[in-house]
Amino acid sequence: MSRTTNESEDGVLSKDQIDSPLMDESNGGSGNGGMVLKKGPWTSAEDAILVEYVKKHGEGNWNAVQKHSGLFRCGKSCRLRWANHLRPNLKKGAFTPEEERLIVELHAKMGNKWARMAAHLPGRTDNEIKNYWNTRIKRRQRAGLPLYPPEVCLQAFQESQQGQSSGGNNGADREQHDSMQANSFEIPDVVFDSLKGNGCVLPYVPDLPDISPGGMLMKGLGSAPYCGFMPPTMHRQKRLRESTALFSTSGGSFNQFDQFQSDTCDEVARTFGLPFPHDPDPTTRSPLSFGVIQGSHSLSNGNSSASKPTSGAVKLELPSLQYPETDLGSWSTSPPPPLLESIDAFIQSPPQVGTFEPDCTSPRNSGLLDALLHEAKALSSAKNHSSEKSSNSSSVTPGDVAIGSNLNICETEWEERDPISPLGHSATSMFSECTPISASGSSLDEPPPAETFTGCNVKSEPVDQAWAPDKEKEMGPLMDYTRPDAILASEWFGNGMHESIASLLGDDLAAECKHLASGSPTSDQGLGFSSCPWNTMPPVCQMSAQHP
DNA sequence: AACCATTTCAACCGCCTTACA
DNA sequence: CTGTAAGGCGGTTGAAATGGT
Repeated sequence: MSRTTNESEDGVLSKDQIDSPLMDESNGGSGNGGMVLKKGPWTSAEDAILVEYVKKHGEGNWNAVQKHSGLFRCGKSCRLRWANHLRPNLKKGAFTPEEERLIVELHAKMGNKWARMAAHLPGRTDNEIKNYWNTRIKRRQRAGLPLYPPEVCLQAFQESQQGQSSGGNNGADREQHDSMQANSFEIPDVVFDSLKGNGCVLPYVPDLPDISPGGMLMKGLGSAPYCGFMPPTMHRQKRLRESTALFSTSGGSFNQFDQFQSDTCDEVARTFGLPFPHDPDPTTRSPLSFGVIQGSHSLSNGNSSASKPTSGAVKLELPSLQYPETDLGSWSTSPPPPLLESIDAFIQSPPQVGTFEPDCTSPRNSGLLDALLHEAKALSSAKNHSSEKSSNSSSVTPGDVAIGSNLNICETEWEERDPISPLGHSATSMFSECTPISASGSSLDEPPPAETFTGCNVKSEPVDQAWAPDKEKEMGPLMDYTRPDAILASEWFGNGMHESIASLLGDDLAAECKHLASGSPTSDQGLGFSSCPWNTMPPVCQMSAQHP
């Protein structure tokens, strides 16, 4: 409950304890012009006084409460108490499923605008909603579930489409954008601005804590308690995948968005992992796409878009939230979006993943890689690192080959920017975490052994229901397609993207990429996602570059 | 029953915006 | 225009409650 904050907290407590029944001995207060203000839990007596005061004087002018009522509480505290507990028409108790659904939808639209969300939930307070959401986040993180059900994603997408068709950013988008500007998600906002510009909606945009230092994920995962839980390399890969997913979500939104748009709702549905309307066969669902969206989710909840550790040989320590694909069914088996109850149910029995098939051939996905490659090239050229060096990529040395140098550039830039970067540590760590792969001198042809994932706590996570070793067996090869490296190794990538890569990065690098993609059948095992050059070029680079 | 881990939630803090002198 | 106070908001904290072993 309330903290038993004592007077010592501020060190301003008056020595003379005010002799008042309202000033109990356990809870001190803070100085307020010599007046001692109580902190900590409210007593019923205080509540009564506050209620009485409000009855007489109405809400507002909270600082006057203390003066007029003898309540030794600061105005803020009074306001909070009234708003959250004492005001009439407050609805107490658990959220109804309807409310939960509404919260999800509202959060998808608004982000962490609790007060605004509360306005849509009569009788509920922002604090309540916030707590609920944070709890939900944690649950979903643990369950490895996306934060938003596909329905919500789809709805947001459709709304966005409406907005787009009616001319650029609609009011809602703008509103969201503004609110995002107002909070600490500037970086993602930059990205999403571009995405929105292409008509892509990522309902969870406001929640990109994995990138934003102010986000809830960083709060949890970036903080000490999670350090052991989310090793740096895991972070890196997760983020990279998330970043990839982020762009992949907008996949078609880059170059082929028009194409994407024309694909109708089915495509959208598939993109969001919804059951394919015209294809009841669950195997036609697109785990990739869904992973994409989930990856975007993951931006907010720490989920990864990849359903497996990036390297089969390495069981990176991934929190249970790392394998959202495993829960595809939980959202995509549609009807009403499962809320907490369903999440719990999911935890009990995660759905099978093998029911999903890759959608690697979807042109949507090339948008992601195009974008990443574009970034890679841009960054590469910015640092005068010629991609020609990559021709010697069979023995990549740190900072040598374009791929590696891109990585290092990224890192360097981030380290340089870091002091002013809104990303703060997360940005730095993100790239510093990338570094070992290239900096360690490991060749792209020689995917670093598991142990070379410097800084990575290689650890199995048996508790991860979504990713248990036996699950892996059950899932079979299908799972591989949910992996970014599998994407790279896919025929689509090998044949289709090669040209794009060549055009963007030059044939040498492209050859390298293709080699990576098609080279070893063991790429599944050996081609760690991190070893892919594009994976080292998270879109956040662009964020930083673009964001003032 | 005891212990530990996790979850819940009330309350606080700091920042920002707005109103007003 | 500037400074200040009040209100509002989002993030964070930590004790209590709850659940699991």
